[in-house]
Amino acid sequence: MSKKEGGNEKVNLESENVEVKSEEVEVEGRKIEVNVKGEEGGGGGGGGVVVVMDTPERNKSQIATPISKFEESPFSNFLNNLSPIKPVKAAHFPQTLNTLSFGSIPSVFTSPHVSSARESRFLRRHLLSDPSKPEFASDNSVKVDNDEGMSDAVNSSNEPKESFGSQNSVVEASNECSKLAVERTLNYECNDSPSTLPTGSFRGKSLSEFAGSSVTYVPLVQGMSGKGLLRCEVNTEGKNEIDPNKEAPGCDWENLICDATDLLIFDSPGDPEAFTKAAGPNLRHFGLASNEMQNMQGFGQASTSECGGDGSETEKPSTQPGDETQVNEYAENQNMKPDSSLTNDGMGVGQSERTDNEMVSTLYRGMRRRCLVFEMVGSRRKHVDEGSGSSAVQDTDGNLACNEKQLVPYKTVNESSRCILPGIGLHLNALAASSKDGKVVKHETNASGKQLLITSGSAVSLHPLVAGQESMSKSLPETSREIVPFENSVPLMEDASLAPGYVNNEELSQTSPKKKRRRLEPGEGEACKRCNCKKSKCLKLYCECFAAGVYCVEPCACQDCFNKPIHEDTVLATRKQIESRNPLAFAPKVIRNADTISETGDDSSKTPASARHKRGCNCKKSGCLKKYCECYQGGVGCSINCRCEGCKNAFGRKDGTDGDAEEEETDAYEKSTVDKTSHKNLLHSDVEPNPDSTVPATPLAFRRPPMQLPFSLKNKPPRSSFLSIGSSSGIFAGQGVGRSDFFQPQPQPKFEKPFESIQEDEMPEILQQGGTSSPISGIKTASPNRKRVSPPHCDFANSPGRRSSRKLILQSIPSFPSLTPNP
DNA sequence: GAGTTTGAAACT
DNA sequence: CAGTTTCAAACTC
Repeated sequence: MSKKEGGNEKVNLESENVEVKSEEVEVEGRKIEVNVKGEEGGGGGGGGVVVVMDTPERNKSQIATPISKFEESPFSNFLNNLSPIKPVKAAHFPQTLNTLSFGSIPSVFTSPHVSSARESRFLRRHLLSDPSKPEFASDNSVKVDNDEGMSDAVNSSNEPKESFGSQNSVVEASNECSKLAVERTLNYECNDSPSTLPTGSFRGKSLSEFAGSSVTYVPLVQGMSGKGLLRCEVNTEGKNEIDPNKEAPGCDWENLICDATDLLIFDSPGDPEAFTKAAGPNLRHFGLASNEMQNMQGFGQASTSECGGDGSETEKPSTQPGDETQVNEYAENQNMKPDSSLTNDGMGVGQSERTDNEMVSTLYRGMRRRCLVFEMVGSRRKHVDEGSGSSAVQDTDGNLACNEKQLVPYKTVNESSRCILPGIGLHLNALAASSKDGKVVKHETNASGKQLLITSGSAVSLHPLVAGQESMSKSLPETSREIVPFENSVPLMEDASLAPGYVNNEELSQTSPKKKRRRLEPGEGEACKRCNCKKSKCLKLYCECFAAGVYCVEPCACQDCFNKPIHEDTVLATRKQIESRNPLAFAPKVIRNADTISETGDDSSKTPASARHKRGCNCKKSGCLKKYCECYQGGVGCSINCRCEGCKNAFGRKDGTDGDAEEEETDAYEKSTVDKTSHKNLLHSDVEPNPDSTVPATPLAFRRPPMQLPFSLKNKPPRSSFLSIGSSSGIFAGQGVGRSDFFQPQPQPKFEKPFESIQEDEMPEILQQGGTSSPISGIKTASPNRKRVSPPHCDFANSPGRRSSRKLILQSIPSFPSLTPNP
């Protein structure tokens, strides 16, 4: 790590790539000016920029040489001499790392959105970088390349874009970064169509994306020739991303954000590889860090997956079946990368490309939704840092994902993250679940379940802003929607969040996005909200997607839908109209008392009443015991505002007997469960899970917990457990408000897989309670450990926010370790 | 999967 | 603001 920080930069230059890079480099000034054909520079040690010249194959073998050697190597020295700038980069490295982890944050604060994005970037970087500290060095190199490659990638054909896309944008492009990012997304879409690049090339790109640096590693390690080229490209991309981060301080945060997202994605991928190879043992640390980062950012997912992929490359042989999630991802990644590396070009490429494409599309979609969310983004940067950071990452991830399409494995992760990301705001919701994503997630979730959780969280916050581009909306929407489901119809709002649910949602997602979103994501994809509008054109609040501020996605069965990026103008106009009539129309319907609940940790103890539906319900026949009731759906008790008749809301009756229903439910539940203590735990767990996942940052979670129990226990034991847990984490994040928690129940089923990864912590409780539900089982399968983790929930109750972060960390940690060991 | 129920959203 | 209609989700079978 330190070495990386040192600012070593690796430059992978392909004849073609090099040219471009060289240009880019010049632009930046910092970046390396190296045009070497056939020569590879590896390395990099702590401060020096490493220039990797990839000549096709042979270089790879050379590249394989450890970075440190590289630095020391005469060649590296020569390179260093060539570019005085290098030193700066070296400095950047450290900075980037630091900035990523911390330094950048301040700037982020400057502009809410940006800040969020920045944070996410940071997180991402950390995650990415952390996972493979060695990668940092590589990252640095990557950054350099990226800087150069950035422009190139943008301008260049799709290939570069994909791989580079994410990274490049991050890199330096600084001002251009944002644009690039957008272009990337677009490009990705294009890229999605595999046609543009050969599968192999794609993979290579994807690989490069994975880990920028890692990519370099791969070539070196494996010494692949043909693949090496691709990887080189990838590396360049990765470098770009990294650079951006470093540069971020200098560049506008926004740009940085875009870049960061990309970088993060790439970094993560790269990290793993670099990490595995270079750091080996250290990897875990990074991995942990990366995991955390991912959790924070959501972006991490992509990174993790990528990392996994990298690791796979290094480990190709499937060294680590043990790491379930990562391993699977790796496998996928490997498929992708392998081409570059050696093994299964055909397999990997074909699938990887497809998946990548899907991923990308989903990512884009997420972006779009995010765009919608933008408004919200800023709000919770702070929270995000831990949890939100991940969320932000997710957003970026989404971007990254786009870039990383190639990285199929990432996709799943990314997707999940995306979903989570979407959670950020209403838009986020949209992001959350794209059918595609959901699919991907399913596949990958198993392997990367942990990662997914993390990533999801991270991704949420930032991406929307950065990616935000609507162009991507179509692809994104699907993904985002998956996420949305979590949101369900009723987003919970935090008191803190002011008006628009968007903000709240985003904040929430950011703060605790990881859990919620991820949960959501998984389920979401499938369970996520999908509207079925036939007459409203999805331009009225009848439409859940529209109401959530998200674009309709593929999963939607709506007819004559205008809630699509294509009709953005119409959507916005309609929104304005609706808002003109009711400024809070898009605000979270459920408000949780942030003050009371937020961090008191009372969740379990506090009455659900703490959270209330803004407008109150008007139920007459449902007794507020069905989802018809928005209060119930939102997992909140009825309040004075409600005009309901015969209110039996388990979460709290409007008459003030909030606890009644809950108590009853709890009682029944307790009865069912012999042990009271266990019961409490369950309650806490139930409650906690949601809070953690969904509300870690937001208070809502706390309140919901009580709510959730009812759901899980009485209403929908199986679902409830899942829903509460999964949905809470995922959904909340996505929608921002606590709603997700409650809602989740419904969506949960869908999220099962996703949840598994994400909900681990929460799952346990659920499992205990309703445990039997299929979702749970799925979770178990996904990560048995997670259940174990759940116990912590009790603690979590005290500090929901912490839990979420903790949980994520724990999860993330395990995965990484596995990876490192194998290598 | 089709049909019914329900209550929010939209309209008057 | 109240009443009615429209709408789509939630629910049931």
